Amino acid sequence: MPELPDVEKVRRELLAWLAGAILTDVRANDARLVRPITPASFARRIRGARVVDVARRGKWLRIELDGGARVFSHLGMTGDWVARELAAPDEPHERPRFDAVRRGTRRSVRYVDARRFGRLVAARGDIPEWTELGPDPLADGIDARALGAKLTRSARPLKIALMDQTVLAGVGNILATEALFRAKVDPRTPSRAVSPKVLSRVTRALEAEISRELEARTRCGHEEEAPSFAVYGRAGEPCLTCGKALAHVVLAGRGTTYCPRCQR
DNA sequence: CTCTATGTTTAATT
DNA sequence: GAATTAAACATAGA
Repeated sequence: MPELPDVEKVRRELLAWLAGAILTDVRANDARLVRPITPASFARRIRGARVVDVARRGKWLRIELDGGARVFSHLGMTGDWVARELAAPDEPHERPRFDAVRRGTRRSVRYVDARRFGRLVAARGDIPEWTELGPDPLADGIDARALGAKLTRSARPLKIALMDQTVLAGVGNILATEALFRAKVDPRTPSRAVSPKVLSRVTRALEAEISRELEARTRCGHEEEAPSFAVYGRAGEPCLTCGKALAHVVLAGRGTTYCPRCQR
C-alpha cells in the first residue's frame, strides 16, 4: 500500500478524522509496532492530548498534538489507517487504535498492518528517521540540480539511488519503476552516468507519475480505485509502447521490471 | 509446497 | 573506511 501517493492519501484522511479531536483513549497493543518502548508507555505519552495537525514527509506521517508530543507513523509494507465507530468499552483491542472525540462526535481510528513492518513512535521532537529524509517531491518539488549532485556520488543503479530516502523522500519500488519507464531510461544505468538531459526526463517523469497516482487515489472520494501500472507487476507481458516482452531483474534485492527496447 | 510482495535496518562481503 | 548486497523481519496471496 504505501509509497508517497498512498501515504499522502492516508495523511488527508487522518487529518479529516482527527484534526481538533481529543484522544480520549489510546491502545497500542502491539509491542513490535511501538518498540523499543512498551504499549503502555506509548499510550501514556499521548492519551488526553488534542490533535493539531497531520504532516507527511516521504513515507513518514507525523501526527502533531498540543503540548508538543508527536506520533510518527511509518506504514511499512502493508500498513494503513482506517476509521471505525467508537468501539464498545469491552471490545478487545487487538490492533493499535486512537479513540477520539471532537464536538461530541466519537471516532476510533485504527492502525492495521498484516506484516507489521510498520512502526509507531511517540516523541516530543522530530526523530532522526524524519529529519534525515531528503526533499519530498510533492511538498518541495524536485530540484534537478540538487538531485544530479547526489546521483554523481554513486555507481549504484539509478533506480536504487532514486529509492534512497535521503536522495528523495517517498519514492518506492513502484514509483521508481514506473517513472523510469516513463522517462525511457534503463533502471540499471549507473547513477553517476546520468546526463543532464536524462536527469531532466527522470525528474519530469517522477513528478508526472506522482501526480497521476495521487489523482487515481483521490478521485471519487472514498471509492477505492486500484491504480494501474505500465510495467510494475507486468514482467513477461508485452510493453504497452512497443510490444516487446517486459524484462525482470533484481537490483539490490528489489524486483525491477522494464522494457529492454524502450528503456536504454 | 514454493515463490513473490508497495520497506527498512542490520549483518556480511567486497 | 566506504560502498554494495544479502538477510531478516511476518503474513497473505498466486
